[in-house]
Amino acid sequence: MTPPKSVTVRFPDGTEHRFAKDTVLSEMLTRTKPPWKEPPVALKVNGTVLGLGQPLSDAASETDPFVIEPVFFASPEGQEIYRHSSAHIMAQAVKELFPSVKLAIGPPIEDGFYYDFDLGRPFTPEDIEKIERRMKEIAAAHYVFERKALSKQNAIRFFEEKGETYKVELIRDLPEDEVITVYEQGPFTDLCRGPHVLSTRHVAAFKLLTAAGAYWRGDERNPMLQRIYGTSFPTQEALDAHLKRLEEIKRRDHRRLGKDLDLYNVMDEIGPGLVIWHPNGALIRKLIEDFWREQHLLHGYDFVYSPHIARLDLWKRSGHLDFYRENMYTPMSIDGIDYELKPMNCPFHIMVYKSHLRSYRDLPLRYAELGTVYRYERSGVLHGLLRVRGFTQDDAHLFCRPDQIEQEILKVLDLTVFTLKTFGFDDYEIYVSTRPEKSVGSMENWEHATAALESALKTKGMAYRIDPGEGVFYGPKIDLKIKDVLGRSWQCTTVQVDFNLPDRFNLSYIGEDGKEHQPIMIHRALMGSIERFFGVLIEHYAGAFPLWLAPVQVKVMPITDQQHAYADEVAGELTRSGLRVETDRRNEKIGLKIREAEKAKTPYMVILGAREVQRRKLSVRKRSGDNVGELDIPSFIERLNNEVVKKSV
RNA sequence: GCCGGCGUAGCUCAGUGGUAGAGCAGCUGAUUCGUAAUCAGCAGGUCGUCGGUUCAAUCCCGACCGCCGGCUCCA
Repeated sequence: MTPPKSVTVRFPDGTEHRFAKDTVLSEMLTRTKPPWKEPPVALKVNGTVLGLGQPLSDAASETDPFVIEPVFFASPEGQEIYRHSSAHIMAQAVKELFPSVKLAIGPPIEDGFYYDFDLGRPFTPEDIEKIERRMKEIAAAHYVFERKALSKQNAIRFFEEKGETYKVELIRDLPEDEVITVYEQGPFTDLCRGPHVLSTRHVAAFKLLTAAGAYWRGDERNPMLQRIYGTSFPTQEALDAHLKRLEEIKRRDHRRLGKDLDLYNVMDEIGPGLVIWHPNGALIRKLIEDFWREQHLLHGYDFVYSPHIARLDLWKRSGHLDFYRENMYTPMSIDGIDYELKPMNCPFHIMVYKSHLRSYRDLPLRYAELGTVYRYERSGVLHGLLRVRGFTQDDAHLFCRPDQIEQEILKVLDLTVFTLKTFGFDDYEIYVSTRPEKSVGSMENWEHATAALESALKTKGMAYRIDPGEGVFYGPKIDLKIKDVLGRSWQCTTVQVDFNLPDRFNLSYIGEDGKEHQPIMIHRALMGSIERFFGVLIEHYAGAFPLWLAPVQVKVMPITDQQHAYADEVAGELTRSGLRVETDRRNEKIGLKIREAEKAKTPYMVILGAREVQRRKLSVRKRSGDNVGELDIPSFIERLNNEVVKKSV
């Protein structure tokens, strides 16, 4: 046997060492002691991420010297490995406690991991506790994650013998010549590509969070498995910080804040997914809508209004009945004719277009409407304001000539960025969805329109990702997603080119050449749905709406009833200057009044005692707790009006 | 829609096979007070709905409705 070749290894600090190629990475680290503040989760060897239990020779490529980079927990790769190992520990615990369980998959996810099990019954909260306790024992047992390679045949046989039918199904889907790897940790073996941490003891702090049903491979025709979610961190402190963040997320939940701040309600008596806006929420909505209208007038839109129902024939012609049926409600019969609740506004806007003969000189036409639509959503997906059955789109339809597409998209992007920025959203993801398999419209049209979308984004310097084949059947689109505090992405803005409706409704304009041409139609919504946008806004601001949106902007608080006359005078002046003011005339201590104004997240509190009356001043306190100090009435009004005009976030 | 958990006063929640409690909010009274809770009293509930078991159900069982966490889909 020839002795294993040795290689030169270079660390990030430039130091080089020689090692036999079969040296295991952990041993290499013990011998070289690199000056890292924390131990790495894994190492990158010539760019390949390897577990510390693997030898240098597992690197996918060889360079001279071998280049080593540490993979720390802080990196996405490090977290993936760490959480993946955590999932394996959970699987071992479950397998030991419930030997009949079948294992499905257990990947790391953002902020944690899960594992799907087929147990034949759900896990109870007590089960979860037991599993977590067992996991602690497994971690303490210091089982080493050992990597083994098997041929596909052997791997199938191995898991068949164990009765792990899901694993067998997974392996069968792998390519024929693929080398299958499994990881052994003590008595437990799992199919896994790896890599893993060195041993179970390296997973220091973890917590199981929830159990939920999940279909095998996410397909509802498949069996329902039991999923357990958990998370893990290298230290207890980091785990605690994460759990604290989860609490914070709960605190910002728009459903809780919606109730606390009396913004809106969804009531059993009215129906699921149907929102009533209470005065506070309605006022904020009105302000948002005012802003929207003002901006649309400035940007060359025309406003239109349309009814909530229309003849079924209209929806047949638009194609919604064919392509959108599962989201539409049952038609109602009126005087023997079927009518349908609208799931979209577009057919109405098209009818406005069709009400006249159009010249190329008329284009582009931009019809905008805050149009309320109704869509059937399965009961399980309804979620506060973020997913409802009746909602108002800030909808608009642009009709333009093919050569105007790009210019129109540019204008839409400008308005979008301005709108989102006004509400403090600077962070979003942009997707361009291209032609799906099943589509209408010529290839040429698709290419032209897709190029126009991309070119507009490039002109604006907006980074985007391509979602290949994810376009709607009728045209390419740009979607813009904002992230809420939970890290969930919500699609708000959407800009969609439509080759279908102009065709179905036989839209035309008379061109320069005196002949009929078909206009391009673009659907667009900036906030998407007012309900959803409002929900995201509540969480985004944690209920503390900026001054221009706050339902009550100033709370005037006399300390005793000796100051009531002055308080009324102050409140009157503020109100006349256009501010939304309330006076707390209750016979309560100032501490309580402040506490309640804080809870209501009122931006400014004006405190009036004998001192202020005497000096004709205001003591101003912000909801942040900042004491602004004494101001006279005109300078306070000026200060607030400035803030309102600027729409400061 | 599917899997699981939950549904008790306006809100947050406790509780029991013998028809229910707390805190906050509300009402009444006292207190006139300086930057996140003054004190006392009163009132408030067909225990989600319907059915079953039982001498007796808010509690046990079933169905339905809704909410919450997921699966899938979208604004």
